[in-house]
Amino acid sequence: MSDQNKPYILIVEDEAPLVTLLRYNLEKQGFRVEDAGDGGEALTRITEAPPDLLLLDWMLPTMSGIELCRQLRRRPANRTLPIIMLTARAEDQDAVRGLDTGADDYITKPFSTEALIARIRALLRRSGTVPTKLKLNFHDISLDPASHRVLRNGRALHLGPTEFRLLEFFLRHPKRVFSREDVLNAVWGRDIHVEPRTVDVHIRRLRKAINGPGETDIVRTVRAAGYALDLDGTVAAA
Amino acid sequence: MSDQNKPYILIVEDEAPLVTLLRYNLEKQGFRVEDAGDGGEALTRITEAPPDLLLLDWMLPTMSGIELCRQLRRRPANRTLPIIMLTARAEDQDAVRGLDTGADDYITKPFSTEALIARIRALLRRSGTVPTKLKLNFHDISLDPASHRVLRNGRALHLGPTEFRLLEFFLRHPKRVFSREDVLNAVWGRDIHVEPRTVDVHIRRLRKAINGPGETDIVRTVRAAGYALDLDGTVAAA
DNA sequence: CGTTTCATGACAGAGCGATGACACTACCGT
DNA sequence: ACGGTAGTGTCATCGCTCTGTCATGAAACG
Repeated sequence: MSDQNKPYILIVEDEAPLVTLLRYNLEKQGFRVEDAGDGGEALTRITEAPPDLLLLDWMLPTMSGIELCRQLRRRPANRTLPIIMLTARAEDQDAVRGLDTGADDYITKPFSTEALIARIRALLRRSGTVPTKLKLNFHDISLDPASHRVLRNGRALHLGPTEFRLLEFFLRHPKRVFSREDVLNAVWGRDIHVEPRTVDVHIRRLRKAINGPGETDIVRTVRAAGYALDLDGTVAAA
Repeated sequence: MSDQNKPYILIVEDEAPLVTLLRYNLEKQGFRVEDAGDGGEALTRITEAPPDLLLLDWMLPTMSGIELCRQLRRRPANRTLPIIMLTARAEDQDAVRGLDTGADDYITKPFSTEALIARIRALLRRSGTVPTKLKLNFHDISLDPASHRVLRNGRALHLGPTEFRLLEFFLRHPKRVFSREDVLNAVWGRDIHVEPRTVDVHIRRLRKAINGPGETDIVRTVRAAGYALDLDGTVAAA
C-alpha cells in the first residue's frame, strides 16, 4: 500500500550477497528495492516500471554497467534517470569514465552503507524525486511536511512529534477508518511494542491540540473499529 | 555583471601555455576563469574568493598539488570544494592517491578539451553547486556569497567558516526543516565522519552570532526532526 | 441494567535539545 | 620559531518536553 509512496531503487548487481546486504539496508531506510542480475533483465524491468534511482554495478556478466548506462541515456524516457555506479577500487581509473557515459555519481567498493545512503538521498533530492513533500489539507487544516508546520484557519498549532506523525498519517488517508493496530503499524513502526490503548491517549492529545474553542472535532471515533479523520456529526445527511 | 552568475573555475598550473589553452576553452563554455601559478597563490585566492571548482596540477613548483589538496580538505571552509587533478600519464599510479587525499576526479595529460569539460560539468552537477552568487536574504538577514559578508539590520556579523556555510545552506532553503544528517551532508560533506550532535553546537554558535540582544531567533528547532530557518514562536497569543 | 468500549487526568520515566567546558588544531603576527 | 588567538569537534550535564501506562469516570450498546 504505502509501498507506492516509497522511492523505488533498482539494484543491478550479480553478486548475490551484496544484493542481500544492500536490499536489507535500503529497505530499512524506507526505500522499495528490486534487483536484476544482468543488464538484460535490468532493461526489461526499467522499461516496464522505471525506478526512481538505479544502483549499477560496473562489472556485469552479459552487458557491462557502462554499456547499460549508455543505452539508457540514449532512450529519451530514461535520459534523466538518476544512476549511481558501483565500482571496485582497482577499476578506479575506468570508473571515472562512467561519469562520461552519463552516470550521476559513483562509489568505490568497499563502501560504507552510510556513504551510499547519503549519496542516494542527495541524488534523489537533486533530481526532485521526492513526491512526499506536498502540503496536506483537510477541511481547515493544513500540514506542510517540508517546514513541519501545522495550521488551522491560519493559526499555527503546536504538536508533539508523535501527534504530528499521527495527523500526517490521517491526512494522507482522509475519511478512512483505521484500527489501533493499523495506526500503530503506520505511525509507530512495525516492530514496536506499544499497548493499543496508547493510541487513545494520543488521539486525545491530538484533539486537544488541533481543536480550538468552538471548533468542530475532525477526528471521528468509530466504536469497536478505530478512528478516522472526518467531520463527525456532519456526515449522515440523507 | 553576469560574470557573477557564471561558475567560477580556478586553475592551478605552472605551464603558461596550458593555462592559456584551458582558459580559452573554458571561457568559451561560459565559465569564469582565474589562475594561480603555485600553491601559495592558490591558497590566497581560494581564501579570499573560493571558486566553484578547482583544476589542480599534480606537479607544482613550491607545493605539490596533492599537498594543496590535503590542506584544503582540512579547512572547514573548503571541505566540499570540487577538485579535479591534472596528472601526467607517467604518474598514473600516484594519481589514484590524489583521490584518497580528497580530489573528486582526475584526468591524465594529454587530455581532450571535451573530456575535461564533461568531467567539469559532471562534477559541478554532482556536487550540487548551483552557481548562485546572488545575495541571499531572509527577514532582516542578508548574506553576500561574493564578499563573504553577513548583515543583520545593516549591522555586520562575524561568523566562523562553518557557521557561515551553515547559514548559507539554510538561506538557500528557507523555512524547510533539515535533519542533522541532512545538514552534515550538505555543510560538512558526505563522507566526513562527524557526530550528528555536533550540529547542535554549531546551531548554537550560529544563534549566538546572529541574534543580537532583543532580536528574534530565526533558527527554529523542530523536535525529533531537525532545524529550519524560520520565524518561530511569535505566533500563539490567544 | 450490565457489559463493553472509549475519554480523561495523573504520573513516572525516557528522550531530546541547550549549554558550558575542554582538548586539539590551524592560523596569524611578532 | 614561537606564542597568542580563533575555530572545531566531542562530551557531560541540566532542564524541559514528550511518552507510555494505568486508574477511574463516562458513554454506548445489547
